[in-house]
Amino acid sequence: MHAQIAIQTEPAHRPAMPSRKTPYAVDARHDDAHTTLDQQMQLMGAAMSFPRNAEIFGENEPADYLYKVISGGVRTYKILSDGRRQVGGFYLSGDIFGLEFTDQHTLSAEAITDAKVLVVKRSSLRALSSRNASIAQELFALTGRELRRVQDRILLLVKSAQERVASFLLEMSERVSGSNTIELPMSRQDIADYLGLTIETVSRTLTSLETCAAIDVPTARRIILRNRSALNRMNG
Amino acid sequence: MHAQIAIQTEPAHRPAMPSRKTPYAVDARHDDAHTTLDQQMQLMGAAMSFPRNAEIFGENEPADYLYKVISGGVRTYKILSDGRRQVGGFYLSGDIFGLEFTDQHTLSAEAITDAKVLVVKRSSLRALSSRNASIAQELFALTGRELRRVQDRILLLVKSAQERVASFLLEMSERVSGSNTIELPMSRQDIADYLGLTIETVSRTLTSLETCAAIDVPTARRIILRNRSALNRMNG
DNA sequence: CGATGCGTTGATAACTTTCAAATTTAGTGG
DNA sequence: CCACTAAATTTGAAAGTTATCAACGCATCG
Repeated sequence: MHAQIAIQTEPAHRPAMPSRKTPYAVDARHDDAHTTLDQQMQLMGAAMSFPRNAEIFGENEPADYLYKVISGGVRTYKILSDGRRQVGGFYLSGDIFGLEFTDQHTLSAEAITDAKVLVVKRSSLRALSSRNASIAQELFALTGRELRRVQDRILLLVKSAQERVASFLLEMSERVSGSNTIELPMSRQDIADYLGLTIETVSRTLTSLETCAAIDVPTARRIILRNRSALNRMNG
Repeated sequence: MHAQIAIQTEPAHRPAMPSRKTPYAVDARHDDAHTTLDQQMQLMGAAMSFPRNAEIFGENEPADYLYKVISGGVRTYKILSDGRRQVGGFYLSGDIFGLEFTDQHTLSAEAITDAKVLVVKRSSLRALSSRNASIAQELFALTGRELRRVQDRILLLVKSAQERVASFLLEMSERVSGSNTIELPMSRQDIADYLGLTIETVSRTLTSLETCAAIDVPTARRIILRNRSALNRMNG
């Protein structure tokens, strides 16, 4: 589909990248014992830009890197044998993706909007975590959180379309805004493939939630939560 | 439902437990640097017996232990707010369960048959893995495998009833037998709650698979795979 | 302005659940 | 060991939910 890739790599050796979160980075590189995984990734990684729909990595490619979203959004997905696409997850600013436990990626990843991504060699992280227990601990915790996230999604996938959409909106509300207005970075098709529904069902469900005054949908990509407790009740 | 618990604890300090897999255990306790997680668990753990349907741990209880199935089967599950039960997974002989990344269990666990379970204090494992990198590595890999298992289940849950049941049978075939005859340790209700279906749908699907000569169901708990490639095709 | 992509809406079909009942299996006590 | 009761499984009919197919509206972009 959108196989075209456009990558601009910034210099990889401690680049003067747009580092928003590393006030201690300079100190840290002299003694990495007390830095966070986050800081280390900024030091070791290279920032890359991907246009909307560009592939970041493909299923079955070697999994040599770990990724962190700097800005924009990313989806991971898998194409099933019947041609359907299952979205594994959405990753937004600050999220880490590409965690794998095999040499090959089991999912593909694409930018859902123009995105900047920090790319870190897995081997560097392995080396670092072997001499820094707290970094190893952070990586372990990260995996644990990912596991939890996936388990929660299983609970979601056995529910009705309305429950799935309601859960999705509440999840996105937490992740992309503190407020009740959600600016969705992804298309209806992305949402449908994430929730295991069709775009028609997603669309109809949103309309019905709007009809029962739980939400407003002023434009397709903007959703306002009007009645969180109603959504929470649907959530189960 | 089956809240009754009956536990018989064997002596916890290096018990002469029915250790099938620790030929090197005696050597190992003098130098744990080259032992496996498996061996260490046998050394540090206590074997406990649970009758069918007994609770092993409950949701929201402190997660102080890690568990390994010695014999029999275990299910983890969660009761949803609408009363339905979602089975998180089945654990059979040799499988490790109870992996959590919070202080509290997020799932409950019950024996699906009379079961023997090796119980190991999480704090002991933490201590061990902090001084033994290869054990830490094993624990990490274990988590990774669990993550993969859960991700695969997401792919399963978006498919049709027939695909889910076919996948389930193939999975069980790999896990409980090398042959084509599967002796299911769990009930139809367990299967239904695992696959996100009703028992009626599971039953009907099995009947239809039998009708189309993909399987035989001589008794409810015994299933014979007659046509693996057909099942694999459904699998997607 | 027409093409194109995305989202919504409608009608119908397919699938799964629900409710009810029949049938088989398992467990218990005589 | 058999009979009986309870539990589990299967089957049937009807209802409910979601998918599919088709058409329409609405933006954006050349």
